[in-house]
Amino acid sequence: MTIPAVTPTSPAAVRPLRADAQRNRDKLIEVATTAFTDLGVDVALEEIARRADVGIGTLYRHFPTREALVLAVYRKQIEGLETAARELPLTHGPSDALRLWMRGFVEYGAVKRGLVVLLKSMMDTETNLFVDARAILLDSAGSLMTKAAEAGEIRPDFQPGDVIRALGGICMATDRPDAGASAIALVDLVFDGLRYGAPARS
Amino acid sequence: MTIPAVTPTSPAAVRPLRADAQRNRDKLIEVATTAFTDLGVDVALEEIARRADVGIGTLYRHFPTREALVLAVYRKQIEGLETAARELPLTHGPSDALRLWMRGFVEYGAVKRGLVVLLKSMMDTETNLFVDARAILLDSAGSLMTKAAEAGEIRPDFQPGDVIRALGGICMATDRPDAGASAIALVDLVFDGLRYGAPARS
DNA sequence: AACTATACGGAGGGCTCCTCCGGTTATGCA
DNA sequence: TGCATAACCGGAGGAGCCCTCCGTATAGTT
Repeated sequence: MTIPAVTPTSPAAVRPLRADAQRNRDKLIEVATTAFTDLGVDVALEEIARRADVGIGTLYRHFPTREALVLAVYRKQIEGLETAARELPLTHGPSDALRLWMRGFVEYGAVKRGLVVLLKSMMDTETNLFVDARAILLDSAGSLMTKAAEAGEIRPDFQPGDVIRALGGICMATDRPDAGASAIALVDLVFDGLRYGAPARS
Repeated sequence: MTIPAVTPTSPAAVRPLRADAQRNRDKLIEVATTAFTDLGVDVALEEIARRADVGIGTLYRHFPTREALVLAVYRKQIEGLETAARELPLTHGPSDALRLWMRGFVEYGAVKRGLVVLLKSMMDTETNLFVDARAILLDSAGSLMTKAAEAGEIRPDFQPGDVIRALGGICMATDRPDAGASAIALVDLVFDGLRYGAPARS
């Protein structure tokens, strides 16, 4: 009782997960992503397991709680946005790259919203995930905006934070599943503002 | 099939609800109010029925859906705030009246938050309830603020909309059930800002 | 090929949702 | 006051979801 047992996490650090386990895990995240955006974060977890051709037990082993699953999906999407910010400029002009990235941002809105709702009750656990996420998003948006601004394609007096905030707002405001088109329109609106807006004045 | 039956709502307009029915309805709303704030909007409806000493069937007859119940509670609370805005100035000085009213506002935050979550999916039904609610709240806050300002107890350059927004923000930010004290502290903070803030400058 | 740590699947208990209908009560009328 | 009946009550019950537990199957190792 006096000496707490040493956590046995040292030996093999973290064993690399068996092949089938990894496969199932990936499939679950993939299926969950579309399920969350299509059906909302309230989908029955059994439905997700069913769609992934996996037993419910498997789902619960990988993600002991619904939050764990949502969190995993969220992480994946942040990663996706990060790599998109790196790769889009390779195949598109600076402003197109930015526009496409912004659209990608709102596409994961449903998950983000769901998370916010879920986190009303956990609030202080995993909170640094959000700090990290914000930093990543700011960097991503920043690099794209710098490129586009240097090319003279957008105005230079806007901060990444402004864009992120605007996109976040669109995500929050665009709630009904059928409002995807409206979200895209809003993104383009913001983008055009970025592009043609007057340089000075509020 | 061609001629739709006339909706028989005309004769007695809307019969005034039998005595016991009215009683149960009131009790349900009352119990639901505390249950929502104490246990969250996810409480089992059967729990609410139990606490109200009422069969589950009765609950469902009065409120066919969870939203209906939440909505009813919300309405009741808006009404309460409205009458409070009328009556508090009769027994308190202008600024005390305002402060008390502001505290009352955040107390129904839990329900409001729950509503927002629920309404993510209904969004356009009952939407004018919110418009009305906002108008009522603005009026209520406005009348109190005018009084307090005329008495020289608070600065006059603040709009009711600002206060409502601030209070709403406190509601949203104060989520965990144990954070009630912190919410009150925040309200007082806002109030003091209202009271002693410098008149000009951002 | 044999062995074992890992992972899989799904049955099952518990809980909540919501409906449905036989029994009960309040209210209007004689 | 007493009766008829419309209005209301209550809770049993089917269905779905959550989550756990454990016997079975499989990947990786020697």
